[in-house]
Amino acid sequence: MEKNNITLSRFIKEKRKLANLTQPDLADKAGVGLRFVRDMEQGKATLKMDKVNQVLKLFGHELGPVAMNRKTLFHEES
Amino acid sequence: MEKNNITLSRFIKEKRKLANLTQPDLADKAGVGLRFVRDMEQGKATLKMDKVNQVLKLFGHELGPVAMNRKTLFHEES
DNA sequence: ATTTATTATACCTTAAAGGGTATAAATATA
DNA sequence: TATATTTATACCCTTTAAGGTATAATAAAT
Repeated sequence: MEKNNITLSRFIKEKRKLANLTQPDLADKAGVGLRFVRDMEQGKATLKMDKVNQVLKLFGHELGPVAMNRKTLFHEES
Repeated sequence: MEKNNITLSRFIKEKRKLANLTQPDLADKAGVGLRFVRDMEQGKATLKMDKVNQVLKLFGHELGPVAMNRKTLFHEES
């Protein structure tokens, strides 16, 4: 699978673990399919933004443009 | 059209203007269709991440998870 | 006011995302 | 070790994003 956005991938996996949720749990809560959560955590590059945002919203985040350098994101102030 | 991510929409429109590019110009440079650039600038919510990233890359940015509060993004340090 | 350039809408086709389900693999637990 | 739990992979189906093209609507310029 063409992968990309390891940042997003790591972010969601980390947040999910911290919340003690399984992938099915997260899928339910976010209202997306299980397959989607998996694709997301594996860094699938062609995900649709709206679906990704449904998931990110659970953790108070959303997709947005970020500068490409800072390879260590999500240490913002969460 | 279901719109979302006004942030992204404004970001791309702003960057394009600053670079003195027309929508067709940007589409060419990014390797995406003209229709896509337009959907993007109009805040279409269901865009695919990889295509959006192709465009953002031209401006040194990419999609990533950002905290939902800060409604005024892209004053990072660009 | 009239071109000219830029942006927005509409229709059609193709490729693929997302969901469901089933199975396999991996990880954790007893 | 086995056994349960969680995660990964594979298949089919439906929906739709994205591109192309054409047309309409603005905006800019002369």
